Parts: sequence; C-alpha cells; structure tokens
Amino acid sequence: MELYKSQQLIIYNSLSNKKEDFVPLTEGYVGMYVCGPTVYSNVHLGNVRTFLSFDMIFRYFKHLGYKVRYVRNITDAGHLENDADAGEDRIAKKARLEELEPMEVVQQYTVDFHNVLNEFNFLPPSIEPTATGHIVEQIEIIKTILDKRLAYEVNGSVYFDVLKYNESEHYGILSGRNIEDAIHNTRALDGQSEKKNPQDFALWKRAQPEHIMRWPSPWGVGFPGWHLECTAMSTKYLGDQFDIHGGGMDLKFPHHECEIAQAQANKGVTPVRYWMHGNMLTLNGKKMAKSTGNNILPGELISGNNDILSKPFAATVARFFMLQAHYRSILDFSNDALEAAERGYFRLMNAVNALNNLRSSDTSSIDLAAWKQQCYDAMNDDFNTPILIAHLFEGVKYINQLKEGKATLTEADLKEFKETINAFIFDVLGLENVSVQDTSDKLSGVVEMLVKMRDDARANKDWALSDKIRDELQTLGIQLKDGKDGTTFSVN
RNA sequence: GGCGUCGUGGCCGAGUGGCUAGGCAGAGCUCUGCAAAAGCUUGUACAGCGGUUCGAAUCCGCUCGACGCCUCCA
Repeated sequence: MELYKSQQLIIYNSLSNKKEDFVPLTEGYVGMYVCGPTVYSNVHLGNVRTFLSFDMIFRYFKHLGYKVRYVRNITDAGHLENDADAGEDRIAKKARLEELEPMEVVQQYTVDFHNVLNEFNFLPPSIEPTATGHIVEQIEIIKTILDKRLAYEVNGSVYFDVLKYNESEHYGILSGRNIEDAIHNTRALDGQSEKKNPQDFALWKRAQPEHIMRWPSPWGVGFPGWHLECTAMSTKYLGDQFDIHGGGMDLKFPHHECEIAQAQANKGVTPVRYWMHGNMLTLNGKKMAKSTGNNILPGELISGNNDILSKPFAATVARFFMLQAHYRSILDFSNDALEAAERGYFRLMNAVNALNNLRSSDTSSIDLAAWKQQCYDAMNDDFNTPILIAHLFEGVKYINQLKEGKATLTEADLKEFKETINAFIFDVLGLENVSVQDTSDKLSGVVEMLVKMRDDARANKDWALSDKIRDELQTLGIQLKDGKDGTTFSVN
C-alpha cells in the first residue's frame, strides 16, 4: 500500500493562509509547478534555497508513493526589466552588453543553473519547459482574454485590464491586497503610460526596432509578458487547475497574483489549489539579491572564495544547513551558522556510517515504530524538516547506544531502522555522504604503514616517535583516531 | 504611506496554551601513555509593557526593533 494512504499530509496554503489537509485532484497523483530562474545571470544561494525547498517537497511526495509531475520552467524571454513602457527584455539587455546572441546568454546561464543543481543533488523535474518554446500558447491565451474583453491592445502591446477583471473577480486574493487601495497608493507615473491603469500588466509587448528577441503576433512583432509564460506552461502540462504552485515569497505579488488573474480570465477557473511560498535566504539580515550584490554564489561556497567564508564548504553541507530551517522561515546565512551545521552534518553521517556494523538481538529495547512515526509526523506537518532532523539525531543516539550494547533491536527492527534512516536522510532530504572519501589505495597503504610503525613505537613507549608521526600526519591533513579497536584515520 | 512577516538561551533554529525541540559552542565525565577523535551527561530562553486565562514564549492590544512586498527579483 502506498504510504500516502496512511500518512495524511498537511500543507500551508498561501491562498488561505492556513494549514490544510492535502487532497490531490486525482488520487495518487500530484501536479506541481515551480517558477524557475530567469537565466540572465548566475543563480545565487538565495535562489538555490527556494529550489531546494521544492526539491525536498518533490522528494517527499515521491517517497509517499505519489506519482508526481513536477514542472519547473526556464524563463528565457519576456521578462521585463521594469514595467515602464520603455521596458526592455532582461535577456536581450544582457546579450547586447556582452555582445552575445540572446540564446547564447540563455544557454550559458541555463548550463550554470543545471550545474549548480547537480552539485546540490537536485532531482530533475519531470518537465523543464522554456518560455521561448511556448510563444504560440501564450498568444492563444492573449486572444482568449482579449475576446473576453479583459485585456486591451494599445500600439501593438496588450495589457490585462485589472479593474475590469476586478469587477467580477478579486484581484489581490493571494497577496491580500485591495485594488482600490493599491490605486490610491501607487506613486503617480510620469504620465507617459499607455496603460489605462498603472496596475494593468503587459501580456504582450511591442518590440522596438532594436529589440532583438521578437516574435510575430496578431498585434505585430513583439514579445510576451513575464507573468503569462508561467500560466501558459503550467496549464499546458498540468491542466486548467492543478494541485501545487510554488515559488519564492517575493513572487507572490505581482507575479503569482497576475497568474491567478490570467488563468481565471482564460479558463474561468482558479488555476491552483495549494499555493506554496518559500521564504528568503538573507545575508547580513538582508535579502540576497542579484541587483544589490548582497549574495553568495554556489561556486564561492564550494571554493571558499568569498570574504565572509573561512573555508570551502561542501554543497551537501549547505543543503543540510538550509534544511535545518523551515522552508517558510527567513534564514540568515553566515559562516558561523554554516560551520555549526557542518559539524552536525558530520555527526549525522558518522552515525550513518556505523549503521552497517550494528548487530541485531532477540528483543528490541527501542520503540522503533513510535520513533518512525514521529519522523513522518514532522514531514506531514507542512514539511517540517527541522523537526525531522531533530528526530534523526535521536536516531543517532540510538545508533550509538546500539553500538555500545546499551540498546537492542531485533533483526526485523534493525532492518527497518536502517531503511528509515536512509530513506529520510538520502531520499527525502537528499543529503550526500561525503564523509566516506575515496582515498587512493596507495595513500591508504602508506598511512597504514605509518600507523603500524606508530603502534610499534607506542608498544615500546617511544612516545616521542609516536607523537611525531601523529603530529606530522596531522599537519598533512591526515588525522589519526585512536579507538578501542585500533587506529583509524581520516583525510581532511 | 498601504499590505504582510518576524523578534526564542553565547550562536543557528523548531515549537503545542500547562509536560525535553534539535544542532553548534561552553562545562563535566568516559576512553587514551598524553592528546586528538568519538561517545555520554548537562546549565542559561522566550524584545518590552499591559490584557484574557486556574495557567501563556504560545491568544489579544500597545510600544520598540528587524525584515519582505507594493518596481525586476527565488
């Protein structure tokens, strides 16, 4: 029997601002869409955090036995630099600056994005559509909205008529805004706007002559508005209404608000049942952002090549660090916090590595079923990974007790214990075990030889020699660990 | 100005109206020739002021502080 039948998941829905029982549209299947990156520069760790949250969510759904179609797009066009009429496509702007073909920029940063995700052990989404590959679909949606008179054309551009839409629907339903208030609180534009209302957003923009990313349309040559692409791609692959739409908190307004309005206008149905928003990763208490330079790149983390980092960190350590906070909480990035997470991570992995050496007994002194259910309860409660990790550390304690014979598990229980630990750590959290290093045979041989020499010296109470061997290996980054059953070593 | 979030012990970070989060650091202990490593044990807390309640870090109000969105943004 699939796990989801016995594990009831609760999800915090940003639309209702409440935790709700998760009931998919079709039993056993989950449709999930997450706004992907705009590929005009390298993704930073803040971006990674959001995608990581949804990677974990994707993984847990799969673990529960759901068949998941996870769609995460690549925004490679149609993303306005700003909403003024002089708006320029981000991709095109970058391309001109670097004198590259737009698709060359897209290619470069898409590859970077994928490399980063790979480094962080992300599962690939089921479909990764691009905006440029869905121009036709976007044009069709615009036509429909125009037919319904919820959009209007001006000078080769098409704008969504927010006020008209608001007559029958609620524009602002997701972000808790009221369109009337918004109008009164919007700083007056400089009178150049061709929009009826400042709140109106572009579905299609006319391309200026120098604009190099352009497509023909019924309204002339132009390019699609940013919000529209997500509507086109999500509904195309997941249906007019689907289960989950995710993204960063900063996309809630206007992006997701616009998505709801467009899709509702297009098909007469609200597109998403559960809206999920991941919170920001901050640096020095401020949101990481490309524009302000207040960010850290994944490459810098891994190389340690950044002033605030004292040393390089493995991607999986950063992953562990982020999962120690709840996805809906703001998390502040710092070297100290990362170092603390790293030590905890190693403790966890040390215990995992000891798992295979444990022996079973005739009886169990641990209530394994209760512990296991606590792990599920944590995840079932809106993906509470910090609580799950706390229970996994409880598991670490069990492992150490088993190792020392202070606790026992039957063969069946031990098997289940191992499976559960491995499932949560590697399948659900997606951590990788980097503490098991492949040291070359030659190096191992040399170190073991030295260990043997040191053992002899110790047997002869030649402390000077034994300490010398130990200290010099330490200097080389090889640490000897004297345990009960002899000496082992680890390479840093 | 509008909408919203948050303020937990040295640090990071969970949390249900009454019962231990967890990690890191600190302290003590075990192991050790001495260390290191590892393991065990363990203290300090809920921004401030009021209110509701038998009881609140957890609900309500106010004050202070921080942040997010309102323009591109994960």
